Amino acid sequence: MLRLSTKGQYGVRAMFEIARSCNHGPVTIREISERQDVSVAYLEQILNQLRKSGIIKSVRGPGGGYVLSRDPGKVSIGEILRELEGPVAITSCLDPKEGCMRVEGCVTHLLWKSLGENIEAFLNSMTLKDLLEGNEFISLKQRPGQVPGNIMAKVPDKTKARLAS
Amino acid sequence: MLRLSTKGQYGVRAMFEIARSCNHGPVTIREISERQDVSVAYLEQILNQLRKSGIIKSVRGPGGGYVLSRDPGKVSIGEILRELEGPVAITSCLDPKEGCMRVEGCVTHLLWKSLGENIEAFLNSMTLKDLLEGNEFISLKQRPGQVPGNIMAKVPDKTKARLAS
DNA sequence: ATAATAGTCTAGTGATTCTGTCAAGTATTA
DNA sequence: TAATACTTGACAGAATCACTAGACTATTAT
Repeated sequence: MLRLSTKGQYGVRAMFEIARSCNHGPVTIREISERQDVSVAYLEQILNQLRKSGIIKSVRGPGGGYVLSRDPGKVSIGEILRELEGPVAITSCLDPKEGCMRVEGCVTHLLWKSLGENIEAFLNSMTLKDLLEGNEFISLKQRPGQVPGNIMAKVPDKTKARLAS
Repeated sequence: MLRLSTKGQYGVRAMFEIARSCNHGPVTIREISERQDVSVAYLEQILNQLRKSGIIKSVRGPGGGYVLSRDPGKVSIGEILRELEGPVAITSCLDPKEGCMRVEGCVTHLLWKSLGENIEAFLNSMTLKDLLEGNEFISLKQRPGQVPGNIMAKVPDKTKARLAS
């Protein structure tokens, strides 16, 4: 239940690659494709959409590629997903594009609304910087009762090493 | 993004109707259909699935219908949805039926996992009783720490006020 | 200039999932 | 035994997903 489309997933992973190289010039689609194992053609679509929203910039010609428009800490996961898939809308009732026919009769309306708002808050609080640092859960520790420990706690050492390089 | 299927939505609304009548004998599918505006045939499928899980019981013959097997306060929304749609699995990576091919390379793995856990905690903390009393959000506020990270932490005050009214 | 590199844009398509319907049952009770 | 009501499995149209294809535009190194 509640699956995120591959488009959104790939988008976040692509943004991670771009953020990762934010001090090393533009990243090409080909590089992202190889590192994240997503087809070039599909990435073209996804990155194009993100570019139009201003979240990334493209540089054409040899040596070109994509770069972040902002600091990784200023780009939330929520923003990326919202751009690619629209706002969280657990029900069509709550989709701004559709609207609700029978709000009053819909007992569960506020339930889904609250769930959606909470999901958005979660996604908005998480940034590319958190992903880069691998500590999104540390940032969540500020909220009492949160999942303890570092997000990288369960990641194998060789992976950490590769990510750090 | 992240829409819940109508099956899950209808399931919760049907359970609401059954819970609502829990002191007035069985509710027929026809009644649920009329009150919640869902076809009888589709409800048959949904309620059958819920019956098999033991969450409701059916009574056959004239005067029959469906009744809750348990107290409304003991039936969580999460349980209903899980029965109808399986566990929350933001990515196929996290679906117990599929499994992850490349856990190590999946930078975002723990991000989605954490989101999923938060959603499940939210849904598990909410029961039919909360829906019946129409104070699902107030009751949530009374249980600090039960939901990891106080899921209401970032919800705007004006929203809380509206929900509480 | 021009070749090579790299992004831009629009369609289209096969597969899958969703959202149900239909029909032929079985069980229970008044 | 008629009426009520649940049970089960098959199936089908519609929508969405997850891409692929192909033609185009822009930039830079030589």
